[in-house]
Amino acid sequence: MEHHSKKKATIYDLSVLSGTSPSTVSAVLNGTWRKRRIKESTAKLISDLAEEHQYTANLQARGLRRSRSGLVGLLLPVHDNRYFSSMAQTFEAHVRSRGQCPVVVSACRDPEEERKTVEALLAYSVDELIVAGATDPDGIGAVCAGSPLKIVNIDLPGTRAPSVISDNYQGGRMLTEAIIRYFGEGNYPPSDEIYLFGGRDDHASRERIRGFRAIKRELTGSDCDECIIRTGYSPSTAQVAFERFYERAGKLPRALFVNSSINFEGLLRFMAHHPNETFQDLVVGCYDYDPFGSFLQFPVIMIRQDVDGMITKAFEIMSETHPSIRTYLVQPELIPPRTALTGPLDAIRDIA
Amino acid sequence: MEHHSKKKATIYDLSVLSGTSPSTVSAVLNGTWRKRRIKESTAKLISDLAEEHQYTANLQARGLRRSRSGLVGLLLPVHDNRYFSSMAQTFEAHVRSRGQCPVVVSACRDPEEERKTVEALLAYSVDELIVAGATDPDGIGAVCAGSPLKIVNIDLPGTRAPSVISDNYQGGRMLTEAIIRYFGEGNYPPSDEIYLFGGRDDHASRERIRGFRAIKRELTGSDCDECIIRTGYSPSTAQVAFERFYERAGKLPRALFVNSSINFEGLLRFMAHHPNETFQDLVVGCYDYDPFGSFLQFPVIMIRQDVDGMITKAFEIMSETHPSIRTYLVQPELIPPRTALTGPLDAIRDIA
DNA sequence: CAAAATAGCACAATCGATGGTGCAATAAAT
DNA sequence: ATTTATTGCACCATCGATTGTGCTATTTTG
Repeated sequence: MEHHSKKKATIYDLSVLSGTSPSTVSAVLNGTWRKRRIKESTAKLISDLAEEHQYTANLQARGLRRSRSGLVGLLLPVHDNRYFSSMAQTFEAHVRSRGQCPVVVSACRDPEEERKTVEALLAYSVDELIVAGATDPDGIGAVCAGSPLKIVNIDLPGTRAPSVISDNYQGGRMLTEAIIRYFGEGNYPPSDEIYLFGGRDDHASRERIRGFRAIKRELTGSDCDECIIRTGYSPSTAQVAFERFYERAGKLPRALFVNSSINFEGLLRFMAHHPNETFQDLVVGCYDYDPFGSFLQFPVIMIRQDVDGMITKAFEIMSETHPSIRTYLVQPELIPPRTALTGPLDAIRDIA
Repeated sequence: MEHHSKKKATIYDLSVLSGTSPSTVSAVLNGTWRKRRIKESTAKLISDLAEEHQYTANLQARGLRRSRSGLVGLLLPVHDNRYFSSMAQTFEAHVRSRGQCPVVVSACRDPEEERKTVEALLAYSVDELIVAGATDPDGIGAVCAGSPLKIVNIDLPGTRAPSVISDNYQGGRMLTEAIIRYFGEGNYPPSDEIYLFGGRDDHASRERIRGFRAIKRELTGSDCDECIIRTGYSPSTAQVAFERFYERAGKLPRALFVNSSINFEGLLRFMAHHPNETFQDLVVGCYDYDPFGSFLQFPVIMIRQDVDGMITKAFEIMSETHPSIRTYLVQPELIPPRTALTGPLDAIRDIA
């Protein structure tokens, strides 16, 4: 049954083999043959031949003709953390369930790289694109102006495409409140022992910080500018910030809001260089959920953003014909210490 | 300077605008113009026009003509764990540095899905493909027979394409030895307290188990079949296995070799349901490195596979004209407890 | 100054699939 | 037995870029 034609079969090959025209073959193989009134027997003949010769359509040719590709893209800042990798996992499941082909690319949080990458995706006629955590969503939007590409921003909002983001203000409040209350009624640490590390000047960080400050003032009666230490989204800069604080203060703040699991890795690096006692009285909140991060020696409260909810919403929006350009908020979830949640991996059946 | 032509400009548009032929425009814009003896001034004229009209080549058309796409693919089993996500991160950096476009796709450890996905990639004329941890590498190889696609297997070996994998036997030995020695000379746990959980019947697991058994016998003088509990690569099945063991034995084995970070998540789930004392005397080794996993309350020794080394080797092989079909071993690294390593993310410059 | 060489570019076929249009053969209607 | 409808399919332009070939000026050589 297996033919070993060296080259891939085309509709022209099959047209010769079947004694029909290429257009007939094409119609049969892409499912439009009823509309074209092709005889059932002809269709069968052709699709049998196709199977026998292991025909698969050249998707570049199809894409060129149709000026679409069947590809759905996800643009990530980075792969290597659980928030974004679970996003990729969830994204793929959604796209596959719609019978399309997912591709995931990252752009290193570099606005220039982001634009170039989207240009490339555009050049491949990617049909739909989810842009996650882009540094410059509107720059990307500009690149796509006038193209039929459907875009939705996720995680960080833009003004040129619909956006789906976490309610970072609420999340920031929830997490901060949980950290403070963890010390117990009457034992709340003073305002200047409650710090926020990490993040940069993006929408998400700003909102989280706003929530942090608001609830902090409500619960402790005061707030301070010095308690916010932006470090960017990088383990190494966060580590430096922790070291520097430790040198100055001789200890860590008792209540620590870490603005992302990436920054949390900076805390890990700090931990590697300091004895256990350093973390005795510490309560940490991390804005991002990582299952392993949830089980450290000190209590770690985490925020899990509703990745599935956001992706679902994003696809909903993309299926609209004229999506309105607005920002949708999705509620994140507070995760108590020592919690191992199920994730997108659990949807995958595994055989031993 | 910005023109807002609704549709994307093509070489034909530019050919009209410049008063030259499409082939000249094409040559200028893809860099072959010197070879074609195009006047410098003509080239400048055209590339200025191209810039002005924001021309970008239609890569599907180019791909169709050249029967290659400029895409380099990475096929993963799953996104959502640090081993594979760091692989994606490293992969992208490599591909970008070669001026190509990386795409990452996962196939859920499903042989059928793997084959379908590769077929799709093939249909898009992906130029090169790294297949990581495929359940059925040879099935994939079969799909690509007779195609010009260059494939290299990573993580799990196949017989139809060159493979680059970790030295899992050595890794298994190293990790097991480190676990046992962690208890201190003279305090080694008995053979039946040294267990291996996780993995399935794949090459990697087999080799690790072989290493585990060999060194166990060397150090403790004996070995046992019951001490190997395969669970597949899934958190939930691993959790069940731990629970079951715990019910039977009333405790966990003191020395625990966990065969992947995915299975380690099963241990986390177990931990969530059991008090701290349960893990008092425990030493865990995990075959995979996760920075957060390295800082749990009990000692966790990890193996970090040399992802960068493997990817580098893979690209080296792909650049050969006639790569020999053999398997290359890359040495993994033993990571002591409480270690926060730098990773691919550190290569990314970040601005606060 | 004629012949040969070179520069500079245009032409046209091609990659593989799609879809509008049109034409012949058969079936249905009158 | 015509006319009209319908079936079943072939033809051909098209998507946008690439590339082998060839033609005409211009320049160089003898």
